[in-house]
Amino acid sequence: MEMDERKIKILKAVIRNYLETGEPVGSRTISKYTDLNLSSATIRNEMADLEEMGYILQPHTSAGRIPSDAGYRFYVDNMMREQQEKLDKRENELNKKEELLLEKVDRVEDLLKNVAKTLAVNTNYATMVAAPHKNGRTIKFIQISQIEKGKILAVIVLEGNVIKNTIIENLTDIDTEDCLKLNIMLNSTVAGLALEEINLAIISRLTAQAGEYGMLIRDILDAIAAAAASEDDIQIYTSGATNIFKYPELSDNTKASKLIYTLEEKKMLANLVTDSLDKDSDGDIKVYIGEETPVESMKDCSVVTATYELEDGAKGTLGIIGPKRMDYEKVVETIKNIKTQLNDAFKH
Amino acid sequence: MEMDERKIKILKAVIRNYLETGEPVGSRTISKYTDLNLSSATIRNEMADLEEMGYILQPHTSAGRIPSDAGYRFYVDNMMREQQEKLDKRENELNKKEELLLEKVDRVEDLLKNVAKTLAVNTNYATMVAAPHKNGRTIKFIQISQIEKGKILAVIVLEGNVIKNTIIENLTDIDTEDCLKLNIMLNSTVAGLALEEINLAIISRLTAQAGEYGMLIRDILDAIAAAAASEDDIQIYTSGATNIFKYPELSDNTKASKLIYTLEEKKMLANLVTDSLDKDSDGDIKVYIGEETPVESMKDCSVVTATYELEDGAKGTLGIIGPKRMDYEKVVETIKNIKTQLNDAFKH
DNA sequence: TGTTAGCACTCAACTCGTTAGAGTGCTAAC
DNA sequence: GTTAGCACTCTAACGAGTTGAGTGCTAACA
Repeated sequence: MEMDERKIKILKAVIRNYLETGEPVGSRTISKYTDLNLSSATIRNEMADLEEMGYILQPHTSAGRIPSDAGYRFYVDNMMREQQEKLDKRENELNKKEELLLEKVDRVEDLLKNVAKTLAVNTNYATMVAAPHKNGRTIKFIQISQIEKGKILAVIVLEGNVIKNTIIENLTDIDTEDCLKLNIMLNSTVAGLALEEINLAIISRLTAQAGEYGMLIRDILDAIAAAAASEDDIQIYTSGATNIFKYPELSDNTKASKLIYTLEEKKMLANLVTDSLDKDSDGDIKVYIGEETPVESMKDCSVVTATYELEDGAKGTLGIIGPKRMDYEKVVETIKNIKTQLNDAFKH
Repeated sequence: MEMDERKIKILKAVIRNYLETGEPVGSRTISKYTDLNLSSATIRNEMADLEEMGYILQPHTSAGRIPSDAGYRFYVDNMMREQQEKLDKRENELNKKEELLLEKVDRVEDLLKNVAKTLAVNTNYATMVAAPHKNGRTIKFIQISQIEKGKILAVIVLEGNVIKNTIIENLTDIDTEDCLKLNIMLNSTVAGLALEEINLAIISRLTAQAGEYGMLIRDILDAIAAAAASEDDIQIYTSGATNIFKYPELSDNTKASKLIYTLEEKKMLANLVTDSLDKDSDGDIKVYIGEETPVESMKDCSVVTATYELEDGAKGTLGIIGPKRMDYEKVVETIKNIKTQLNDAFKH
């Protein structure tokens, strides 16, 4: 069967209406509230076709129709294309900048928490923001200093000004001058290298050079390795989990609990992040509908994600999680907006 | 009316039974399953008395009885006293150490997350752990160093080895020697002071001493102030929020959503933390039942908290949040256990 | 050939009355 | 003081009946 103009109009009308009301929508409603001027009977015939084609379905025989995943997919694709066309047409004509929603904050961590919250408040859905992440960051600067007898502070600054620090317990004492020498030695050898590039050869050379401080150097390198590890697991901030309860179709006990559990267990969100980082090569916004999401517990939801990028190339993901019956247009708009703001914020 | 031995036995039986089944318990059940050898009619009379005294209540006329907040209170106080007596009797006789449940971890932050999780898994309730917090921490060590042109890294180590760091944008360049001098100057002036003790007099003296680097010193002091601020809001880790759904009396939509919201908005838990830090002067475990909790959204729950203490005197709180119908004995036992482990962990 | 009116049919949701069962309070007897 | 017995109350579960929204199909219409 073919999809003609009229069918598209009816499908859109069904989806729009369902998004608004959340109730299955019947043929009479469509006949009354569209400019098609067709009777309910004709609409019924068309709807039977649309159902056969898999775009809509009936919860039960004598109910109206609701969109299927495929129906939403069609709607979203259509909508995105139209939006793109609209954008192309007026180019940068007015590109109305919405006022900056994000408070100014100093620390990246706080900024991202803020983004998660702002998104949650604005969209009324659950949100997640993954911190920027980059493989193979290089070491920019290392500094060790003795803060008291037996305790040495090691500070490691990675590319992109990511700071890591540890306190190392050290049995032997170290005087200020030696400390200075060690610092110079460490920096001249390790600075500029990626964490992965520190191999055995480098380690043994450093240890040898350090003489009596060989053990200490080992400890420091261990600390660097630990920094690498803690850099590896992606930090994720979530917000608005309780928004889930606003949507009856998600708020029955088992579904809600699974969803909230996923939001709590941030490791599980990694799927979502990596998935959209992979596919999102064109930097666009991705919409996952129902079964399309890579996370099991979100099969009854839709997920909209976008990636943002730092100057240094590190990429992060942000996204919202809501019911399939979601105001896609508004969400995509909002996410696009926040994404822009975030890119700007990192560019100062 | 007086509370005699028999009434106490019946009250305990009602509560025990209700904790197990979650159903209102009737007179016949009590008559069958206690060693009192009384008929249901007698039990009924006693239960009528207990109801009049406010320890139990009926959801509706023809149902069994459930414990009231006062009933739980009586039960818990009684239980705690008995436990204490038992403990006193056998002194340290066997003091069976349960195996260490906590994985060894390096960073305090991870340790506390771990505690929250372990508690949640072990008790099947929602849990929270507040990071140790101490007012008036003194500064132990400050170090600034230039990591690249125009960017200066400031590291501040507070008492208890709490490390803070910031990157300061600095327009004027600074050579290594001057940097050293500034460090010495800063440390000799500020080290040993509490954050609050840095007053205008000290600031202006430092600024004057620093000469051309006066502005930089100001920036560094600002960074210290920021560190103080970020130290001020208590870090709280939560876990097991979804456990709430396991208890039907809490899992209706509005209640669950409020509770989860509170667990998400960690600031609201501050009440709970400060409250138990205040009252918990004897270092014991506190049980809040229903209306007793200082947090609005937990009026339908019970909360059990304990404080732990670091060597340096900083105190933190841990607690579990569950239904009033909670296995108090097991929970108190578990919390006591974790508390001991935590105290030990910080003592190495 | 596409569109429409009409009609029989289906199904969920609601209402209402009935019943069963658990539990109580009260009274009178032990 | 304790107990058996009985009338009473209230919820939960069940089932029948009703309503209303919506459908599919057919036949007539433009």
